[in-house]
Amino acid sequence: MTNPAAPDTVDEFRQRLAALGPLPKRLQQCADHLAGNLDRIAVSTVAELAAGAQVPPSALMRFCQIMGFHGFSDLQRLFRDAIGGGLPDYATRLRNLKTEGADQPGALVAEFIESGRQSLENLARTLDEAALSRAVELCRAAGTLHLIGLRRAFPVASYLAYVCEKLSIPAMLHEGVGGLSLSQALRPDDALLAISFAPYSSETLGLVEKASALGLPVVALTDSLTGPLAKGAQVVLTVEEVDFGAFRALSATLALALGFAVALAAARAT
Amino acid sequence: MTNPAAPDTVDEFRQRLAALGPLPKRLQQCADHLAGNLDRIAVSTVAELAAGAQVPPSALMRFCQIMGFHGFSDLQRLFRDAIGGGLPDYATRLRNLKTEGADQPGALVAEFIESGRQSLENLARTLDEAALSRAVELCRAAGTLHLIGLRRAFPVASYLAYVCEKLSIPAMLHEGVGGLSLSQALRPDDALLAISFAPYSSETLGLVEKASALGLPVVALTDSLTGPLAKGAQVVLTVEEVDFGAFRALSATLALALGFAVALAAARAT
DNA sequence: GCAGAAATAGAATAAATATTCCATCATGGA
DNA sequence: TCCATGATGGAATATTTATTCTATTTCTGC
Repeated sequence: MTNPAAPDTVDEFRQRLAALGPLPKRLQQCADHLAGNLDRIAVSTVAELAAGAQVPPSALMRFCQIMGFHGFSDLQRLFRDAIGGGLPDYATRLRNLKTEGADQPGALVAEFIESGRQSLENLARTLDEAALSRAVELCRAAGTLHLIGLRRAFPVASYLAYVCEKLSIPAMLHEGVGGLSLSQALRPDDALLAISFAPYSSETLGLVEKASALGLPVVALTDSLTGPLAKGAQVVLTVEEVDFGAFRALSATLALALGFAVALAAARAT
Repeated sequence: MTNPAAPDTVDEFRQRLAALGPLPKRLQQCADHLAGNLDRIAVSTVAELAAGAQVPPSALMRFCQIMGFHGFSDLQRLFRDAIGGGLPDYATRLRNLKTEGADQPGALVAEFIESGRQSLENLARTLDEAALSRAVELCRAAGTLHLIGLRRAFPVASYLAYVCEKLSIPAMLHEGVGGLSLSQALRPDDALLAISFAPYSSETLGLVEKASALGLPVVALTDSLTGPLAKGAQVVLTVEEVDFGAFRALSATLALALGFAVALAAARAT
């Protein structure tokens, strides 16, 4: 056979789809429609999908074979096996909450739930494991881990301080009580974890600069690889939160921060 | 026919399942297995589900009919239509992250992502809208909204303070800087939002008691309807976070708190 | 425009899956 | 103990669904 073996994960299938060369008209329609309806493949019949792509069923069959599958059933098995989470009753309940009155408190909570979930899924997709490992490595030997995060990043920083305490990681939270900057507390063998999102707070940027000048390892937890916080940092961890209204639920940022802290504790223990 | 009409949402199906009277053995097995595998109904065949429930296919068919459906296909349509979000590639990626080494930082983040997501789904399922509305109503007329949450609840309280500021809700965060209690700041027309989880911090309980004695409205955000925090509160909002290791991602708590704050701002604006 | 190759549609067939039916087995009340 | 009622399992059937095949059409290079 001239075709490469069939993909055996959904991810691989997606990539293969994207990397597909130019195709005859009908097969292209198949590719486009499948790519746009990945979540329905598991629960549709050949006839339904073919109708959606506006091709006859036989065209879809040919497409499956071109992709390396034996037939449609073969492809479908991939997607059926991948269905696990996302319990449908949760989706239903969420829809109910949302639609029963846009200004009801329940509807607002539903929106934040949804944006939190999307943020978490984004993080799962885009997490840069290499950067995370480097960040842990970098802070592993630090005497004290300095934490800074102000305004909306403050909850994250303060939770990290709590977690570090529990994990016996020497940490210091720069919270700016009384306007004190405490930047003198940075010692030569320390490290800094700075958390900030656009618009970046000047105090945070200032502390990063200072730590950088002293040659300390700096890890940034921020929303952009190119933002000002990324400049002074050795390692940048990015996380993209989905907003609802003017606010974000911080779910993904907290998950990443927690994972970092626990990994750091594990690294220090060995 | 003696059966009530078939459920036409997944939620309704769940409720009907739970409310089912005593059943003959095989039918009970069907009910149990379906209840425990809701997420596989959409992608399984009669034979597969029957095997899982350890009954012959015909027993499952009878069960479908007892539930008011014409047949299994009828029931399955319900679940197939309900599948939407939860793109499978997210699930795949998450699985990859988790399995590639339990002590890798990426795997830890994946665990926190997963527990965050479960917490959010729990919240969607169990949110008590009536209580939430009462909470908003209760705090609507308050002069100042007092916020307290210490230790691991502190990030939530501090984020609420930030959000209230942005929403022009007069709020005061009791953070205990310098060991001051500030309980004298409670004025007759104020309200208190207290956040605490087991083991409850005594400072929080103390402030609740004081506010209660003064006759102020008290809203509790906690993990149990029967815990000590629920005692002194007029309204109790419960949220159950899924732990990973000793820590929780706070996703659900934050989503609920944010929803409350925005709803409160909306109520005050009218 | 013509031969050859590739692509296509739709009907024919094969496979899988759901559904019904009935003979058998259990259960509870006279 | 026997009958009546209801439950059960499995084989037979009906239906849906996937897959293949082939005649026809559409491209491509010459």
